[in-house]
Amino acid sequence: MCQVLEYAEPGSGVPSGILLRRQSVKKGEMLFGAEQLFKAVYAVKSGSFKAMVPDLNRQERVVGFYLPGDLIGIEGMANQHYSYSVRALEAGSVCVLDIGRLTESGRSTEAIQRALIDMLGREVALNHSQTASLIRQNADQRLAAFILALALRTSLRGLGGDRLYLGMSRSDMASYLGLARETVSRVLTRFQKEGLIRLRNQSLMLLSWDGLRQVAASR
Amino acid sequence: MCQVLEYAEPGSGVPSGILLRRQSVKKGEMLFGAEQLFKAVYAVKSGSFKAMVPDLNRQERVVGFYLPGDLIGIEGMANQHYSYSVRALEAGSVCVLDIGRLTESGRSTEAIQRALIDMLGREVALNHSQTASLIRQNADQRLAAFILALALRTSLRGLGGDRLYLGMSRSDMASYLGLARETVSRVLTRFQKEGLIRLRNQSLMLLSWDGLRQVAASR
DNA sequence: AACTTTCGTTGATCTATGTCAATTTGTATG
DNA sequence: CATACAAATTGACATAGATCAACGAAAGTT
Repeated sequence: MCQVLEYAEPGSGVPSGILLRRQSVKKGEMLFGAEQLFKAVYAVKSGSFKAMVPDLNRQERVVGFYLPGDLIGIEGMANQHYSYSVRALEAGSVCVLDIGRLTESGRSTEAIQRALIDMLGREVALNHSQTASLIRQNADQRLAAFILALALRTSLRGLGGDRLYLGMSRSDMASYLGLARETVSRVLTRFQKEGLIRLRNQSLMLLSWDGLRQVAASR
Repeated sequence: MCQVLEYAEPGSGVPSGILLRRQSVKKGEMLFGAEQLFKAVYAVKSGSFKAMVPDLNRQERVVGFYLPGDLIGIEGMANQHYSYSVRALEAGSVCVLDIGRLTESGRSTEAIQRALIDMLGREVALNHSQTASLIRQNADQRLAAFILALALRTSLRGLGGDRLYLGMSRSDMASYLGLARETVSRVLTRFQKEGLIRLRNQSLMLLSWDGLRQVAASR
């Protein structure tokens, strides 16, 4: 996922035109706003973030969450501006990859471009499958799949995958999954009654990985 | 959208490693299957195509449609294999860009890579906004937006945008929009009664561009 | 042209989930 | 600590759209 990072890691021959710096963010702080000019790509080091698009008449809609290890903002490279806003759900830190000038100059390394193509391609493929699944699934399936995806992502990053910290509110989840926040609440408490998860405040404990998988695949 | 094509157009200095050829396809013919090894990118010259992902328990799900001018399969470049199947909705023709070897060799032109990055980036951004909107919209909004998007795409390609040929079946639309085919049918006939569209067989006539826009934006 | 099969339309129900409303819990602020 | 404010839960109710079913219209096949 972070091949660009590896190429740009200090001491390993940073390509010219790339600036790498660390930055800490407070809870609720905005990384960048939609329509803002593209300046950098961010790699999440710690904390979590949400991406939102401004909904026409209504309030903003959540289109994604980012966890440590994720890259934020790559697709801004194409349009010269970001297509969504990103806000920190909790205190954390990011690595800022200042590659805005890379595309301007045209002078760039093959390796980085290849890495970008790979990442973008993967994101497109992922999006396709996610879009497809979200639309046709009922509330139970969406939430089960959501929890599983979160758990998988955190476990891939090293931390034990069955203890999750949910930085986002129920409304954020609801917005992301296309449900009412009341429905999210109801389904989560039912999952708890059924022994699939254990839920206290912001922390979620995965009790039955398989049970959730069954729910997600059912119908 | 087709910058790569311009670079690769015969007689204009085709970069080495790229093979360009024309190919005609019959109705129902498959361009490539999901999980198949990535070989080429296709540019639609005439006709229309649908992309499908194999749904686990259920039948295949439609994740997109391609019209003349669209590029098919770019995101396969990342994973080395396609992430969906593509089938022709009617007889047509495509330009095959045999750039599979381009990524292998590593020897490639900056221009093409930049073009690829741009296209992929645009696709990611588009996908985000589409996903976000589809989930929260009701049947009327989805269909109105769908028709408008189709009309816009065809009008951008030159042909008068208010006469559409719907190559896909109601089931295809339904699958793509996450609705039952009965609902698609009902909504379309209601749109017709309300004077928004005129519908006969496979051809759709846009009577009130603005009316549809209102429906799509409402709620 | 006759047949078969697929596709589209329309009607009658049923159900999942949105909406409204009230209460409780959690979190920030003085 | 007390107060105020935002988020979460729970219940009652309404409804958009799925599902089931029947039928009519195209389209492909012999």
